Amino acid sequence: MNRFGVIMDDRKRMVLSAIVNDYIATAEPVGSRTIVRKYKLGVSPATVRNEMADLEELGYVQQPHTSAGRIPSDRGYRYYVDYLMQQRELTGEEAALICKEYESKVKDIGQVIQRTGQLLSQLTQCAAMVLKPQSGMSAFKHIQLVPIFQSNAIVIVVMDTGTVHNRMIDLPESVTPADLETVSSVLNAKLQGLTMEKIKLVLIKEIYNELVGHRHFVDLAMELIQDSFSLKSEDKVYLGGVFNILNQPEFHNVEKVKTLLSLLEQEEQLCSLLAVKENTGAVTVRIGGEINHKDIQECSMVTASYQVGDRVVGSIGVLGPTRMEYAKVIGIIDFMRKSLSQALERVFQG
Amino acid sequence: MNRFGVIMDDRKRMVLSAIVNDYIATAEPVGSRTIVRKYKLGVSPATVRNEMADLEELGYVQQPHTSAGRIPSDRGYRYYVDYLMQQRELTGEEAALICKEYESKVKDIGQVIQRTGQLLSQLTQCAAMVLKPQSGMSAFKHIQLVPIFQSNAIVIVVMDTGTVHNRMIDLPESVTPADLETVSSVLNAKLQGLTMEKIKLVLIKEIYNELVGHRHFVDLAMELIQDSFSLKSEDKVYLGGVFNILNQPEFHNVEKVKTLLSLLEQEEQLCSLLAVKENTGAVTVRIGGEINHKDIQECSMVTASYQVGDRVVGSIGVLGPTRMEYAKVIGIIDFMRKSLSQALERVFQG
DNA sequence: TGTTAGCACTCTATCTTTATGAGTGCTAAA
DNA sequence: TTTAGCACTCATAAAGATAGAGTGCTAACA
Repeated sequence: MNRFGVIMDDRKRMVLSAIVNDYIATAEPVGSRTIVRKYKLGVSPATVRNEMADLEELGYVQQPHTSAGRIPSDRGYRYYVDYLMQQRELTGEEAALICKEYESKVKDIGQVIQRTGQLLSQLTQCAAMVLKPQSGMSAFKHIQLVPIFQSNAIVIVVMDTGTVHNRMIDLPESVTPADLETVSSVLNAKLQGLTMEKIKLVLIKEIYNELVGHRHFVDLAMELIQDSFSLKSEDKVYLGGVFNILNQPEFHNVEKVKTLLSLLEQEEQLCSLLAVKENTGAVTVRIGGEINHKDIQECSMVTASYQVGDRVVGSIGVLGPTRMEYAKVIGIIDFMRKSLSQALERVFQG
Repeated sequence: MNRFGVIMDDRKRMVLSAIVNDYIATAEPVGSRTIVRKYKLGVSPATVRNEMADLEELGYVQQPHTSAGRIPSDRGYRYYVDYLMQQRELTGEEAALICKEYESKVKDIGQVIQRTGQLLSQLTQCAAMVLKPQSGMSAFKHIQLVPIFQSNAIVIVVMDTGTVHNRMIDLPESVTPADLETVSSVLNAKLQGLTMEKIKLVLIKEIYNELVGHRHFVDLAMELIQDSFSLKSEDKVYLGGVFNILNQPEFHNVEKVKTLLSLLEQEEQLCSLLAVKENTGAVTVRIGGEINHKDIQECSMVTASYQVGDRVVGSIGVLGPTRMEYAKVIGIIDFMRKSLSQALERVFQG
């Protein structure tokens, strides 16, 4: 109840629901006549007008100008998503497409991520992003120092989530391939199966002692291992289907497209958009200003995390106009989140 | 000389040059008055009009409509690029920016590629693409089979250009980590330093004989090695700075933007755009229809290949409107091509 | 007290009309 | 060969006219 004494009731909820549904479908402000005609409330347009005035009072809808219909406000969408929207099962076609994608054997994590993103954007008609498995949660599996030329080598680090990192290092003149082999095997023996914290706190000294004389590039290797855990300077997220949202009338303004594109080209920004705070399995919906980013005030994001076993390792999400089909998108994200988790599970526990 | 007996002469060349320069700068059709005023030809507008009519006859310029100035045709740009344009040295600022980028030590090939692309798009104000070092030209360096769980492992292949490929494979129940070690070292010993052709033709049988009993996953490993050479299913090209070209008035039409974006999101398409036919070091300019792709009739591409030693391993390029600043862009591409080649050289020969 | 018909009013979007002016091609004179 | 002069074209912008969707308010009604 607000200061005018207006409170939400069932009919207002029906009207709000009608407004949101119709606006999502048509992208046009919704008038009282339309609501009565299409949604059969059994009352007159005048009554609906009164309700709409109340809904505006409550902050759920707004008028672009005096003689236009109403469009939902961010708050209206929020109410809709939380209370009004009815869940929508995937169509057989959608489900089939997803299942088919994940039934084939996983050859390469990167490829699974990419295909997931493509499918997601195709099904939701939004821009899709997929955060690759993050090493923060995974454990060290294997390290290998591969000599390339006299003076440099590649350090390869494999995590137990199947991700592989590599980087180039310089070698002191004196180092032989055999030395590299030694270092590789000591590191492997000592670090196997550990997470970053343990590596950091417990074992560094021990390794140092064992590898006296190779400290220089043990340092470099450790630096890489550390980077691997924090995923520095890597391709962390898949982004695709951006052109989909250009179909939406709200993006017929090139300035907006430009702002959006330059945002999406910055990987750190994508990461922060995808970073899921709560690790519950649930699907998260952020609407307009809730995203808390000035360049995408008129967009919503639907995100969810995926797991390997019981570890949350990454997340998937879509970005679309606030006027997106929430019911459909939420259903798809949830389904894909589960499918992706299962597929990865099968790889690692299978 | 064409069927009307009109031939190119110096004054026509000056007029054409003025039209192209002015149109590049303003994006507006260029009229006879403007040319006389800005480019001081020392003749009257009427004279210039006659010349322009001739240039139209020759197919170098065209009129958007009867009472507008002229704009260059693809053929006009071509003539400009081939004969009229004067080379433009990089500004100190540009050169400094590029040099600074490449003076720091290379840690990771992927990162160099990415920074190269970012710099390229920033300097040219076009969309930039960089084809990563292709393995077709490189030689096998190292393979490593890393067990992840009981039933699967990661095959890692390192090429002598410093690129690393990996993929997951299933293992038969019976295989032990020690077996993997054996296979790794046999493959390493046999394949070291060879290019694909040699591996294919000469050695497969030999390896089979040596690894009787492990044929199944030797097959898988060989498949990956093969894929590594052809770079299948991998992130082959960096793309960035697409938002830059939205500043150009020719892209104020959202339909065009959409067409372009959906093209650029397809990696195979990017590859075919970047694939350089002639491996000469020269910078290649393709204008409008010369690109031979219906979705980018109104764009030009400037590309060049880069090398490691004397092997061409990849290429860089930009995509912009046909109305791009060719002189500047060509200068930048050429400079960056050399800088990138040198930087990679330093890594591999240093 | 809640609902509805009626009506005047507002505002946008669209269409038409009307300048305006940049730029041309042609002709005839220099 | 060059140029001044002039009639002509066409896109763009501004101004006005019209239509229509939708509103809020008032008064009557159940």
